[in-house]
Amino acid sequence: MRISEETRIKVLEAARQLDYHPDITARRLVTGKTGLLAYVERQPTQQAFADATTPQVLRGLHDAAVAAGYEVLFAPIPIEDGNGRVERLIAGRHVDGIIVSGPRTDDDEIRRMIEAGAPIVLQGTWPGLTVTSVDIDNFTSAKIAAEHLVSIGYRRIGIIAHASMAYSAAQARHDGFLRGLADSDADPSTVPVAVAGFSPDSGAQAMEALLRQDELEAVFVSSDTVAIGAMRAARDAGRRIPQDLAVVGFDDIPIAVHLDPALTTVRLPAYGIGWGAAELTIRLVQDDQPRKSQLVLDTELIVRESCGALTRPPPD
Amino acid sequence: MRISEETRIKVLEAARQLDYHPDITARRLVTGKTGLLAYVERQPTQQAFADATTPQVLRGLHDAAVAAGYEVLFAPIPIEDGNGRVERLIAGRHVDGIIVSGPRTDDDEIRRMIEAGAPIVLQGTWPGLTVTSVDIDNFTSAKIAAEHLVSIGYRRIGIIAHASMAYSAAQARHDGFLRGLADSDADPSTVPVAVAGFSPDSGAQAMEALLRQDELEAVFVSSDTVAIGAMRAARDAGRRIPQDLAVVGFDDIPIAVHLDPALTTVRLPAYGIGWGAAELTIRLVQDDQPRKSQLVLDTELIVRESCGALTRPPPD
DNA sequence: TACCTTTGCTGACACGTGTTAGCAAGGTCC
DNA sequence: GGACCTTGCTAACACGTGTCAGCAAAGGTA
Repeated sequence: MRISEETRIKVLEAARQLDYHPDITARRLVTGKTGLLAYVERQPTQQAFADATTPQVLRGLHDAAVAAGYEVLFAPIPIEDGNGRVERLIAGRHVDGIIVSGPRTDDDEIRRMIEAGAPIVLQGTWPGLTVTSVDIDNFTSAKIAAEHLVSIGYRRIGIIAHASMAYSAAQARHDGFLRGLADSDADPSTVPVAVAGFSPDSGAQAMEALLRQDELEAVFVSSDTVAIGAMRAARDAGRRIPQDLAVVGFDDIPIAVHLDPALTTVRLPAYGIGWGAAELTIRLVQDDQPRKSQLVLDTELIVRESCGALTRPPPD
Repeated sequence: MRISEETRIKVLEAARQLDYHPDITARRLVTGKTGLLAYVERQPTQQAFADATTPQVLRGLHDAAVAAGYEVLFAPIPIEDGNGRVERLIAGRHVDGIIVSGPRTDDDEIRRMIEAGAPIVLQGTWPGLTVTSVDIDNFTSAKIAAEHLVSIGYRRIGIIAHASMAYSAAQARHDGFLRGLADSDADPSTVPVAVAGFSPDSGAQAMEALLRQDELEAVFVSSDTVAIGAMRAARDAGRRIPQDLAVVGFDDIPIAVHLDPALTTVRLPAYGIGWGAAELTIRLVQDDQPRKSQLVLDTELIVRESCGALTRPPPD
């Protein structure tokens, strides 16, 4: 469209005098685009409280969305509340695309939408389903954590899974850790495993169960939040960390560095996961021929005090 | 409107067959209501990361909004990024109302909007400005914390303010705590005060400064997040908590109970603050004659291990 | 001068819904 | 039987924008 400079200035001046602001709703109606992305949490509210990485994910998501001219709808919709609320977000044109946090393989609503080709990006993985997703390599990250503990010299090592193996991340971290041990001289089949349920309290119970059962030197807890409870239980049982029991966590939540002892853990790039999820979603929405793609972000082992690597003499 | 039962069923059946879903955008255009509330964070992103209560506030906000038929837009818009982005949320009809978290008295954009009568609810307080808001009684809550420490028997007590006194909550907690001491035989004018800046690291520095300066028995830290760093610094200085130094925090963030020692603190009803903020905003939006109201929620002193009340013998 | 192109602006239309006036059919009352 | 009401449905309009055809004026070419 061609507009003379003179007219352009006159129009802008008039707009200012009349305090004119374009109505986003009318614009949406005619363009057919909302410019909105929904961040959908499928966990129960109580469980979402325990997830200390969500704020960073959400901000990464928001910043990437804003950079591309989008806004973010915050939509924690637990599976139980379901009744098609997620489907209605798309069908009713509330948003252009959806990011799903904490997907579960028994989530029929999300599965239906993915199979119908809805613009959905998963934060996580859905084994057996082709879908656009953002995730880390849980298997390899946990494997590296295992190798670290082995390299320090520990042999009697246990695992506290932060959640049921129905959660693909819990399964992958468990499997990866075992693989890391297998490459050493440890026997994976004898590694004691306790399963927790996202919360610190569940971590404490899992640790109690492990300590009752075995004489361990080190424990891998596949979530920092769960590890906090586990460490507490270990101390209550009279174990000093890391002298009597080494602990390695996963996620690197903001306070991990401030715990006593500071927690050795695998850093999850939460902000980057959010940013990547937004970018993939926007690409999915804007491309004429969207291809399903998987983004895998790097993790990093953050060695602090709880694993004992800084204080324990190297193995003989 | 009167519709016969027969027609109603036929229409619903046809809607199902055609997979009809009402278009929310068209509905918004004609009604002039968006059914959206914006949660606006004014803190810098980095600082927002340190705030462990936001997730609960956000979920309380969301749940109340959904209960009233609204949705929530997540809009962290730091003051620096400003340039009218918040004003445009209302002027461009993105949302019906706004909840502002972390308001600052030097925030000209928000001040303009409030004075213009925009539908804004503050999470917090703005001294000297009549505005609808949700908050706790920071003064009285801190006063109760002081009285608790005094009742245990401590006399040499310091304060770590979690933020600059430019933040009204930091000022109120400081003042309230001093008042609580004044009612005892302590001399408020000699109470050492260090000022931190939201983060655990700033709390550690503040604690180091206090310990260098005085022989203290107890410290009140006006935020749990800051207290985590402060406790770490105290331990690094060789002080056992609570035997050598008692600590009381503020907020009761989710992990406060899992710290070692478990943190005695003032419980901030984060979920309720979010819920109340949404309700006030919706009332502001829907009422023809909206009156500015202030909602003040109750706090509760949660006594755990870090104050020593459970282990220290009562004062003689 | 006749014709074509370029520039710059105007007006009509469409998006999908909520609202409301209007209308036909049937019933009631005196 | 006529006036009036009730019931149940239909059709027109408005919300505020983006798009695009159309048109007038100016400029260029033969």
